[in-house]
Formats: sequence, C-alpha cells, structure tokens
Amino acid sequence: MDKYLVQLNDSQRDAVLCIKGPVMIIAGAGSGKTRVLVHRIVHMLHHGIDPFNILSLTFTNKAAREMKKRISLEAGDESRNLWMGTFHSVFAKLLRVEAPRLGYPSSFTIYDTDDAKNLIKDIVKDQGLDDKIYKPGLVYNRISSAKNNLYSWKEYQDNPELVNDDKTAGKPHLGLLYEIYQKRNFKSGAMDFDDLLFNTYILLRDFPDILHKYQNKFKYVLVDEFQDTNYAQYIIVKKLAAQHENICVVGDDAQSIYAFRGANIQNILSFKDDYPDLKTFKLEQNYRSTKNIVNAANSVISNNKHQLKKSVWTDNADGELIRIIKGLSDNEEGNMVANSIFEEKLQNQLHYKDIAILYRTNAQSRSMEEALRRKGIPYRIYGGVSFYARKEIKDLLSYFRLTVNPNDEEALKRVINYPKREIGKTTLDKIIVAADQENLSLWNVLEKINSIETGINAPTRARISDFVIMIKSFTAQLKTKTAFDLASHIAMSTGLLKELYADKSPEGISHYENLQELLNGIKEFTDKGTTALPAPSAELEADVTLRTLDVFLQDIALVTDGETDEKNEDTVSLMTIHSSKGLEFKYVYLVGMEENLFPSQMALQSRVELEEERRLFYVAITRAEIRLTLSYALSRYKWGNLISCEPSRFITEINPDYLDDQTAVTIRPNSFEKPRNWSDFGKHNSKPEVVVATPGPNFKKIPKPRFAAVSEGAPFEAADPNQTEVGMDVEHQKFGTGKVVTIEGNFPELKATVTFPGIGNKHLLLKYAKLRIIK
DNA sequence: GGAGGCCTCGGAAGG
DNA sequence: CGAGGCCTCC
Repeated sequence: MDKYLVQLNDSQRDAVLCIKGPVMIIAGAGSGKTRVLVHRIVHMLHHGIDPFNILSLTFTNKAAREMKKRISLEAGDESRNLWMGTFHSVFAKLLRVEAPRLGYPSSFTIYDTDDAKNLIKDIVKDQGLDDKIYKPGLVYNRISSAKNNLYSWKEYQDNPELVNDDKTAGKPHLGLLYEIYQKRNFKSGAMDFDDLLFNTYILLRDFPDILHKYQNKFKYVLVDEFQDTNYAQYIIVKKLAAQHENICVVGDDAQSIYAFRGANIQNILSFKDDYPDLKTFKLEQNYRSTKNIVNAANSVISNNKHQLKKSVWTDNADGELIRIIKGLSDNEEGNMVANSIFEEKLQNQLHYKDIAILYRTNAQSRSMEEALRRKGIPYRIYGGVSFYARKEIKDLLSYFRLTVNPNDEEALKRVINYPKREIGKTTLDKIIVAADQENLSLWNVLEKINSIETGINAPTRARISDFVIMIKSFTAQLKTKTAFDLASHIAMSTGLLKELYADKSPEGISHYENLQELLNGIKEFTDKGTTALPAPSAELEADVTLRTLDVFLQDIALVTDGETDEKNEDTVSLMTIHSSKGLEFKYVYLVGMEENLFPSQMALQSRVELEEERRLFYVAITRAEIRLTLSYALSRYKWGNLISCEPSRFITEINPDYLDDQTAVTIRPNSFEKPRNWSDFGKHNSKPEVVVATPGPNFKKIPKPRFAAVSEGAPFEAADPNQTEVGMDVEHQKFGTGKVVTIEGNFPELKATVTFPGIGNKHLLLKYAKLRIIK
C-alpha cells in the first residue's frame, strides 16, 4: 500500500481511493476532511492523472493555500499545475481568457462590494429615487441574489413573481436598477464578485466550444465546503463535470451556516437526486475533541429535522464536562471569562493561543476585550477591515486600476480630484450626464472633452486634458516597467505620496505607512513573483519575465483576508462563531449564550432559520478540543439600553449528562462587581476616570467643548487675511494659540497651515477661520 | 473644501 | 451607545 494511505482510517481511505464517478464525502466536524481531500489529490497524481486535468474549488484563499501547501509536500512540484483556488479566483482566470466573447476586455476590473455599492448609490441618485427606500446595501443584496440564482436583469424584469415581490415591498424599481447597474458596469469594463460566477455560467451556457474546452480540461472536479455553495456555483460545477462526471463534493450539512449569503443547503441534501450513481462516504470518526464535547454536539444537532444521517464518534478520552458560567452583567461575564482563562492557563500550562473566545455578534467583543485588558491577558480580534479596503490603499490602487482599465468608473471617480486638481463635483456631474447621453464611459468623455458638449469651462477642460495625458502616460509604461517601478512612479507623480507625507497627524502618519507597506508588497511581488493567489495553469500563466502592475492588480483583486496570519504570537483569539469555522482550539469559551442573542431574535421567525442557528451552535461546540465553557449574562446593554436576558434555549438542548451544572457557582470574579444597572455610574465603568466623567445610563450628555475654552469676553476680531504671514503666532477661537507654518493660495482663497500645540496641524481657509495675530 | 453637529440605524461574511 | 452619512457653517 502506498505510504500515504497508511495514515488513513478505513472510511477515509475508501473516500480517497474512489476517484471515478460522482462521489459525495460527508465529513463530520474534526474528521480529517482536509486530509482526505489532500490525499485524494495526491493519490490521483500518483496514478498518472495529469494535474492540468484536476480542478479543486474552495471558498477561501486560506483553504486553497493550505491545501496546495500540503499537496506539494506530498506530491512535489507537479502539484503547482493543479487548478486549485477559490470559485472566484478560478473563474476570474477563466474570464481573463474568455470574457472578450461577452464583450468585456480581458483587463476587466473586479469591483469589490464598496465599489459596487458606491455605484448603486450614484445610480439611485441619478434616477431621482429615494435612497432611504433604495438603500445601496439592500439593492446590492437583491442584485447579488438575483445573479446567484442566475437571473439576468432581463429575466428578473420578466419574472412576475420577482417583480411582484418588489412591488409589494414598495420597491418597484429594483429591476430597473439592476439593468442600469449591469450596463454601467459593462461600460466600465467591470465585474462584481457575482458577475465572476454569472458570466462564467453564461459562457458555458451559450458557447459550446468554451463548454467543451473546459469540460475536457477539468476531467476531475472537487468541491470543498459543498454545503456553502449557492445555486450558480452548483450549476457551473455541474456543467463542467457533465462530460466525465468525475465530481467529488465534500462537506457537512451540519455545518451549513451561510444561507444568509445565498448558500443553498439543498445542494448537498439533494445531491443524490442529481447523481443516481453517487457513491457516498461518511467520515464519522472525530479526532479533535473529547467524548463529552462530541456527544454534547451530537445531542444538540439531533434537534434539527433536515439532515443527512450520520453519527460522529470519537476514540478520545471522556474529558471534562461542559462548564457554564453565569454573570450578572455582560461586564461581569467578561471578568469571569478572563479570570477563568487566567486560572486555566496557570493550572494546565496552556499557551494563550490555545484559547478562543467565540461570540455570535461582533459587538460582544467589547466587554471581553475590556476584561482581558484589565487582567493583562494578550488577545487578538479576528475580522475587521482588510488592508486593501482602506481608503488610502484604495486611492492608490484606483490609479493603478485606471492605468490598466481607464474605463473603470469607480476608480476614476475616486481619484479624478484626489489629490486636488480642481475638477470638482459639478464638473463630474456634467461628465456623468454627458456619458449617459452619448452612451460612453466617463473616460471616453474625458478623452473627448473638447469635442463633446458638456458645458464645462475651458480652464477646467484644460485640467481634465492634463489628467487624461497623465493617465495615458501611465498606461504607456504598463508593459515596459516593472510593477514596482510604475507603482512608485504613479504614487509620486500624482502627488498622492506627498499629500499623505505632509499630514503629520497620527492618522496621517499611519496612512502614509500603509502606502509604504503597499509599495513594499509590490516590490516583493516584482522581485519574487509572490502571489496571494494559487498559481494558475500554464496556459493562463502570466508573463514571468516582467512582473507588471496589471498582473499585480489581478492577483490582489480577490484577496480579502485582512491580516496575514501570525500564528506565532501567543494571544487569546476573539472571533465570531462564523469566522471560527474550520479552526480548532484546546479551550473554547462560547459567550453570550442568551435568548435573542444566540439564537438571534431575527432567527426566531422560522424553523429553517432556527435550524441554521442551531448548526451555528454545533459549529461553535465542535471547535473545542479539550474543554468547552459556555457563558451568559443576566443583563446586558443593547444600543444604549439595559435589557435583561434569559439563558439560551440551546443550553437546555445539550444532554445534561455532558454538562457540569455545578460550575455556575464555582467561578467567581476576584472582586464582586455590581451589574451596571445597579451602579451609580456609567456603562463602561471599569476605569475610574470614566466613572467620574460619565453619569448614569439615562443621563443626557451635556455637550462639552472639545478643547479648553480660550479668551472669553470681548468679541473675537479676526486679522486681515493678507496680513497673516508664515512664522506668526496666531490665536484661533477654538484651537487656541498656534504658529503659522505655511500660507498657500491667493486672496481671497488664502489657506494657512497652523500648528496648535497639543492639537496638531490645522488647515484653515483664512476668509472663514478667524485668526488673531499675536506677534 | 472640511470639521463638527445632527440624525439614523443597528446580523453573521467570503470573494 | 457608537459608527457612519449628511448638512451646515466657517
């Protein structure tokens, strides 16, 4: 037997060996799912299957990276030719080749959710619709789910049910907004995340040659986390696999927790209906957790009606019973959890990184953070704004995007007047109107600014021409310069770097550092060809002789994970249950086990939603290897109001045999802290100075000056702006005294930069800001 | 053009 | 309560 097969149990081995025909692997939590996927691919490679013929799809870049790494350890260099990546990255690569068939440039831009929502906002405004009714997020979600269910805007508008739903909801123009949104995107040469799937589907549906090409390429198709697939993903996979039917899906219906973003659990529940010859393998032995934890999880999930039959078991020790902590307030809950972590770490010689605190909503992190900080316990919160979503990063990237695809409307709007070049909102509005009338992209209008009637005056037109010439000069260097050389050139010649360098406020400094970090990243990419995405197939391999900026952009367009995982640091992990999926920790604290919080009150309407909450609970329980602690509070603040809480029904769904109900009284905080509603002071009352500053919960805040009041009394007489000079000491009504650092512009637009001690630099327009000259 | 006041609204989240 | 969007006033 091959040595890689020896490390597998019987059912794992069966699942690995059966590489022909449709296969479904139901993988219980902690049952070695990734190991099976990895070995299955290694096995295929060892048996002469060409890596070019294997397509392996995941949901996250992280999962793809992890798998690729493990496969290359076992199978060596060959594995780099696998098509392995996220649905979006793989189909984006395909579209780079095939999208011209649909009329898109192969250099199409990928809009992230922010770009998409900004565009929708503009469209809603253009249409004269109320943005309170047509909220960008809502419109985006509606369009997104239409695409995920493979409705084009036309099909959407022709579907009586959808149209009627929208009418009933008082939003009859959603179909129209969908149409305009798609057309604007098309003109901009842009696709959003959902278009990457939708357009792939269209290509496979309408172009038989393309369908056959990829059916023959992908003789073996594997899908990870199959329970998370939406309709579009499922149909694409099915089409691709239709020729050879070597399709292997891996998943766990019990861990389906993404219905709210379009995942269709039916895909896994009824997979057998689509493939009568389906071979199903069940991985039921759990290697992760103690018996008590596994059994507790099983007792919980058995409350769900709709699920595939399986029984997860483990050979591991019984372990500790599941413990429950009760706090009077959310603050006390935090303290008790922090104390417990402190004690457990000492007693069991744990590392902080062995411990996680999981919660249902991000807002719950606050009381935990405060408690951990008080105890001096290092922690790290997962989730948050990704590096590439930061404003300063997106600004510079927008210049890059324009360089590659000048039709990119969202990028253009971001930077046409940043840094300032006196092309303001009025001008932009005129450009948008003209583009609409002439059916051109915004960029096309800019290019022809002197031959199209826009009503823009000559000086502004001249500035626009300068901008166009600048962007064109960047584009001209795209293929002759390395990504780093061009990126630095752009950062400097646009004045963006200088602009941020000039800002010496703490935020400004951090913005500048972030830009430097981006440029460092591009340098690394240029030198080493490091890409965040898995390597594409040889056919799609980019030109490796020169790493250019367009390739860099393509590489990062689909990278959304915020931070680089620094597994080395020893910190307690705080995250939502959703983001804990796929992870494991020796000790897990699941906090906020209260009705209306978990399960969320929004899920109490229907059985289907409650079952998803229960699966979420199942996911949370099964993250724990050694010890699971549940906690709840009897009261907590919600949006400024104190509410009282009841323990979650989910606690009672755990078979009491696995519960240590004594623990509710054994863990006490070091010093008894009054719950906040009893206290004579404010909510976040841990720090004495806040205690003094903040009165009780129902206290109405008295507006207090942000800065110490200066010079009361006589009416404040401002000096003549023309007399203000660099180096002068001046007094400002609000900021106090400061020194004039620079003066720019001509009267009456004189602008001064003044340094106020303890406050920092302020840019003041002298015709507005009243400055009194001191000396 | 930008900072600060005022109002609104609130789930989870990958690409 | 707090973050984010919009409007106003400087």
